[in-house]
Amino acid sequence: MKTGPDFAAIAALIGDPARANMLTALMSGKALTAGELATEAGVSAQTASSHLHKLQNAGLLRLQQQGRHRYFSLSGDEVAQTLERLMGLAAGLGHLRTRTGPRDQALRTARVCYNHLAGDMGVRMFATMRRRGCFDFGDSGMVLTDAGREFVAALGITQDRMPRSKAPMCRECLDWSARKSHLAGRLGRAMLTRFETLGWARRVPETRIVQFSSRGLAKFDAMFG
Amino acid sequence: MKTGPDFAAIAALIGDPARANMLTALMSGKALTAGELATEAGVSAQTASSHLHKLQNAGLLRLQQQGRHRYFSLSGDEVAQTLERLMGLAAGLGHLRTRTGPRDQALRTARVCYNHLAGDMGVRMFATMRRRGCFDFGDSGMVLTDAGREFVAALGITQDRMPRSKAPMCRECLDWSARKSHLAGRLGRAMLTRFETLGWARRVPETRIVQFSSRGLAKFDAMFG
DNA sequence: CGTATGTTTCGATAAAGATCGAAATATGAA
DNA sequence: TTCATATTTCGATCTTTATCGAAACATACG
Repeated sequence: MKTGPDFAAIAALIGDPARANMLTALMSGKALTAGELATEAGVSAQTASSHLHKLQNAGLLRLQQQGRHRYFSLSGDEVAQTLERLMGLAAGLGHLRTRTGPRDQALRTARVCYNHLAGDMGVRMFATMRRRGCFDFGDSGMVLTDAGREFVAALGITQDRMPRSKAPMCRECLDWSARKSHLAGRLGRAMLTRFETLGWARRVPETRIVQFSSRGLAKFDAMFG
Repeated sequence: MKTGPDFAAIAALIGDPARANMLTALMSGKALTAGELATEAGVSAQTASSHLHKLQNAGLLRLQQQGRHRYFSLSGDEVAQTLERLMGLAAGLGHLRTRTGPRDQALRTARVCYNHLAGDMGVRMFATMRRRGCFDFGDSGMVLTDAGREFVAALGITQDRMPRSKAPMCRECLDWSARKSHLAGRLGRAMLTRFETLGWARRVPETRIVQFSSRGLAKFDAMFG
């Protein structure tokens, strides 16, 4: 019997191309059906089923059954951030044979990381908010200050309109393209959603790219320098 | 031919038990010979050689040849942090069948992450320094402020005594046990080294555990509350 | 009820790769 | 030089597992 550290099993799961494709698709934060994930991974439904079972068994995926559809999604922030890190590492190591195409560029500028904004714009947003004193970094983690509450209120985000949950409000997430932090957690999710609602940005289907309109970009720049 | 995202290949490399054992051993930050790594992984020298070749080829390991010995080490912070993240994820997901033994507890308290202090004590250290205004979080990443320079000088760490390098002085590293940041980068390394030099702490051989003496712990507590 | 669709289980196949024995290579020591 | 140690290369074996076809199962819809 092979014995190795626990994380080896997790890495092995992520390491299969078909499964990696599924996980990539789920990085958008959406829940996808088994069939959709099979297509996404380029394998048959049976094969996909087997993979999904393994991923779910390991705790990487969450399952919501709705009628004859089974919706899979990443089981949480932790998983998304680990994947993001792996992507960043791969991008960094591959500098020898990496060709940065236009699509890659768009990903670096603004993309969805699980459910919040990542990329240069995400990093800028977080840096500005941090500079304005929106966060307090105590022993118990990062919390939103009064100044922070005021800041996001200007965007139309108020505490009481956000879903209650035990998940942390604010969290840092390291950005692979910039190597700096951006905002994750429930607030990060709320802000990206707000940008979409306001029409500042939209998600490009089938990708993780977030496309800002020219008006939205202007608004964003005004707010986040 | 199988095609998947780049990070799948990296994850697959990490996912093999033998290789994962080698990488775990290298998380101490030390460089180890091929033979030592073979023992560590529990495989023959030939097998180890093959694994090491792959890891090095992918850019995960750095090789320093010294006579008939070949010393391997992690190629950088990025790699160490990704592994740390994976370990954290595995620890989090395994809550169903995880038994936290005493050794695990020691790891949570203080351990080596590549070359800097991690665990509760690492998190505390970073939080205190952050609270004292040791760092400035600008667009160009985290930098040491004058207050920060003063702070570490009290420990006997001065800029000019630190090795010059293009690697960043300060960097955040997310801690798996605490889910909060601790200090990485050259400064992080210098501080752990300093603790060892001062006799406050020592590394427990064969493990990643950092053991503080009672005197060292008192000093540490006085400094980092 | 029967039919269509989405998903899983079973079984067999095939490919990938981890493993080690034996031999080759390289370096250091006597 | 000769011997010993460290490591790699080659070749063969063997286990693991991704894959898909066929069939079973589940759910929705008429």
